[in-house]
Order: sequence, then structure tokens, then C-alpha cells
Amino acid sequence: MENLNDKNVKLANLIFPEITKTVEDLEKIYPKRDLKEGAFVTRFAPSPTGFLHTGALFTSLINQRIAKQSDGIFYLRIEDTDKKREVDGSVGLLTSEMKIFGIYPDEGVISDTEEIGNYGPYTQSKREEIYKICAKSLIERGLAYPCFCTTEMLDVTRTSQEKNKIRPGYYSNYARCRNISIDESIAKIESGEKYIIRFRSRGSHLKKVVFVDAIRGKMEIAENDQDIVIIKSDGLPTYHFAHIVDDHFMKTTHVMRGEEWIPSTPIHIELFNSMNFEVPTYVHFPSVMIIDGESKRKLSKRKDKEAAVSFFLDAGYPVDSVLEYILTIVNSDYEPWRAKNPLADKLDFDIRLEKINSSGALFDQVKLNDISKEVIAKMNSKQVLDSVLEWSKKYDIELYDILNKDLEYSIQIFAMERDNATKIRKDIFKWEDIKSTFVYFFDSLFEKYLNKNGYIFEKDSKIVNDVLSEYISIYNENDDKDTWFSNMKLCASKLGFCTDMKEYKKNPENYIGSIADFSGIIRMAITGKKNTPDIYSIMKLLGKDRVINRLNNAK
RNA sequence: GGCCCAUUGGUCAAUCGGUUAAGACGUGGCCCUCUCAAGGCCAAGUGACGAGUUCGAUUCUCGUAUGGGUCACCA
Repeated sequence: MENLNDKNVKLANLIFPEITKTVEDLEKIYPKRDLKEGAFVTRFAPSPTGFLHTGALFTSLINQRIAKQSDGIFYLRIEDTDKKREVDGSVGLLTSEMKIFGIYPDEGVISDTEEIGNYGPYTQSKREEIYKICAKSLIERGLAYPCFCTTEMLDVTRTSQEKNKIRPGYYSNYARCRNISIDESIAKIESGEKYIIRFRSRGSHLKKVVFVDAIRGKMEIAENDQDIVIIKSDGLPTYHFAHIVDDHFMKTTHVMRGEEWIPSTPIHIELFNSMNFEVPTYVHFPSVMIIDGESKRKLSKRKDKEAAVSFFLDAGYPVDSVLEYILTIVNSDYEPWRAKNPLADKLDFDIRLEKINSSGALFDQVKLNDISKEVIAKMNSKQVLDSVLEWSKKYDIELYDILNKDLEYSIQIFAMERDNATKIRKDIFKWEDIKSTFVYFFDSLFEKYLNKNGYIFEKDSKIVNDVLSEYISIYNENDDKDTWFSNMKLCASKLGFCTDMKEYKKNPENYIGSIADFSGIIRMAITGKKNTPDIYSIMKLLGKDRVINRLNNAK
């Protein structure tokens, strides 16, 4: 079948008269990369249809890390061959969101207007000539042909195949245009008939292709026998064709992509072989799943808010939290490593492909929260303040203004039970919770909060009033913590509260309440909340006037 | 439906034929304690099912079931 006869050449020239370069020319333009032995060349190749998907973050992170770990190259290619689906501005969005997560390509598209590197262009719509050179070579060798079938004709074929329970598609006898003589094709083209270019498959569905997936090991899948479209009517290639020519000429060593590509890998392998290109190593990642009622399914761009990485950014998860979470899913020995090296840079951890689990992991936001608590617990007050400031500037300007008004004060809020603390508080895992957690530190917010929620205790009850009045009379803002607490006990005991928790638990009926109840009233009066950090520290920060004020207001 | 991939507790998972089947999150309990968070200790909870290979199977093979993916001039 592979015969470079005059007729094929004539057909090829008729279809691509403007193409004069050859595959050999391309090989010279894109020479072998000068990299050390064993270096990986990887890529992330999204189509510009919107934001950065959480699964894509997963994919791009691994691609980047694997390349970096081997002193290789990681590049970003934009697969924009479907002009109908393209969304304006997505290249800019994609690259900027990747940047936020620290994923910088060494090569390729780096913003909506810039590309770097010697193996470009890295945007498929700019590579039309390259694909045509390759398609032309295929036609010359009888391995591709023009197809004149209309969409309607294809639809009819497919429906009848489905109806008769025959494997659908354009292959063997159903590949109507595959056996049209070259003379006839030429005549049709010359008469102006519309056509696209199809690959002439030589595979058999009865035979299997074998390839080794770096995660899954040996894979055996039926060979491709479909005469798939390689050049569409708009002159651009389909994914399959673009993939093999780009990854060949960009010298990709490892094609790492989602597992949804497994079924089409035989097509790719046949295509590589037909072009006499070396087949790269394939690595298929499991999909990130989400629970949907009873069952799990692939995280969906349309249905799931978690599918967009911006969801986590909006909520104020630190970038590191998301990254660390992904790393724990990618290699399950990341967590033990992290436990052993709490301060190490996460980039010091080497990802290993063969340790990636081949079944899809559920996206577990509770786990993310836990990891995020740890990440935030490692920050000092300055880092927290800076992060919150940065986040709120974009997402909560009211919070931003309040924090900014008195930075000295703001930093002390975050220093509480954090800087120099033996036990670091771990109740925050995303910045959007800051405001409601620390509402009582800001008079304007606190007032609004009280108006909405009121006090938790009964405002006019005798016991509350007694506690408050009694406490005001002994409160001294200069007390150290021990004095403060012993005074509190004194006061509580005078009113009939038990100051010993163990004793109280034994004989609760002997008291009107415990020291915990007593301090609880103070706490609620000052903060409007039942649960807060250490009330002594809060009072210290708030200062005498505000403390007295709040105690009085609560009466 | 055909084909492909997968299957260890609620979730993420370790084990490269022999273990009381790790660990983390979550859950429950206890301790600590001015509340909460944290921390410490403890507990409950797993090899989908059925065959085969083997002295021995979570591990290897084959079926079944279940879940997911894929079948375009979309990627």
C-alpha cells in the first residue's frame, strides 16, 4: 500500500499545492534536544475553552515536576484546533492561574500574547503548515486520502450501524472513499467537490497493540482500524493528528494525560508509526472524581464548582494547601514524607510515576481542609496577615479596609496562639472564614454581628447580670494571666460557681455552675461567641475601655 | 450496547505469596482544660463475589458483579 507513485504525488500536490517543505525539512528545523541522558520532556496541552480545571492542575503539576526532577523541559502548548469551542481570554486565564500555583513552563505559551522556545509555534492554529507537510507526506505514500462524504452521509451510516449492532465508524467497507481511485479523486477535487483528509488505517480490530503505560504497565488494546479524519474542512488538524506531529517535533518523551485518552492511544500509535516517528512513553492519569449522590463520577467542569481551581482561590485556600493536597493524592508516600520533613520545601519531594494509583481518587474537601490547617499553622502572624490582606483585597474589601486601618493591631490578632506558641491554634483553613471567626476584634463588624445574632445568653437574667457586674468590679487590665484567672475564680466562687472542674463534675448539684460557665458568660459578653481563643488574650488585645464597654452593654 | 480501565475500612491508601492487613483524614470515647481549636491516648471500621494455581493468596490467573471512561470534521 505504501507506494510513492506518481499518482499519489499528483494528488498530494493538487490538495496541497502551497506546501513545498518536506518532513525532512521539518526534522532539520526541529533537531534533537540537547539534554542530559534520561531527561524528560513533558507538556501540558489544554484547549482554550475556559478556566484551569482542577484535574488539569493535577496533570500540569505532575508534568512540570517530572520534567524538573530530571532536568528536562516542561512546555505549554495550546490546542486550539476547534475554533468553535474556543473561549476568548482563556489562554490568559489558564497561564495566569498556572502561575498562581507556581507552574511556569520552561517553554511554550507563557501568556495570552507570548511564547518562548525553539520548538514553536506552540499554538496549534499557528502550525497549520507543519500539519499539512505531514499530511501531504501521508498522501504521497498512499496513507491518507481525500474523503468526500458529507456529514449527513456519515450520520446515515452510523445510525444504520448502530441499529444493526455493528461497531460504528469509518472503517473497512464503511470507509466509502477509501477505495475511490486516485483519478476519480482528482477529478472530484478539480470539479470543486468538498472534502477532508482521512488517514488510511492498516490496523485490524482483531489484533492488539501493546504498549507500556508508565503507571499502568503493559496495556493491550485492539488496534485501530478507523480511517480517522486528520485534516478537517477548515484546514486544521484533528486532535489525534496534531498530537502526534507536535509531540514528535517538540520532542516530547512522555505524554502524560488523562485516562480518557486510553481508548484512542491505538490511533496515536498507528499514526506515529505511519509517520515513522518514535512513539513516546504514555502515562495516563486517573480522573479526579467527585461523589454525586450514591455514585462517584469524573469531576465535571459544568456541574461542579470544585472543578475550577478558582473555587479554591476564591474561598481563600492558600495555594500551598491545594498543592499539598494534590501531592498527597499523586503519591501516597507524600504524607509520611511531609510528616518527617515538616519544614522542607514540597519541591524537594520527588514524584514517582509508578506510585501513582491507577484508579480515580475522590476529591476530598475535608482532607484538603485538614491539610490546609497544617499549612496555615506553619505560617507566622506576618505571613497570615499578608495572605489575608492579599486575599481580601480581591474578595472582601470591607475586611481589607478594616485590617489595613491598624496593621499593628491586626497582626496581633493573628499572632494570638500562634507566634511563639507551644500549641498552635488550627481552626482556620481558608481566608474567607477569617471575618466571621474574628468578628469581635472589630467594633464595626461586632456591632453588625450582634444586631443580627444577639447574645447567646439571656440578656436580662439575674445570674448574667450578677456575673457581669461582679466581674467589672474586679477587672484589672494590668493583671498577668495567673492573677487574672485567680481573680476570676474568686469572683466566681463568691457567686456560687465551682472553681474546680473535677469537683463540679462530681457534684454539680452543689453549685449554680462551674468556672467554665462563669468564664463562658464573660466570653459571650465580650465576643458574642461561645467558643473563642483564650479569653485573657482577647481582653488584653481589646483593651480596658472596650472590655468594660462590652461587659456593660451585655447587661 | 461494543471496547477499555479500575476494584483493600466512610475517604485517601501501604503491602512487590507467609503481616495481629500500616498510616492519614473522618467518626466515637477518654485525658488535658476557662470555652473552642489543638495535643495525647484508645476504639470501631477494610481485601466486591466465585473458581483456579500454590503448602499458603489481598497479592498470580480466569470468570461474575459493580464503578468509571470511551466510541465526532471535540479535545
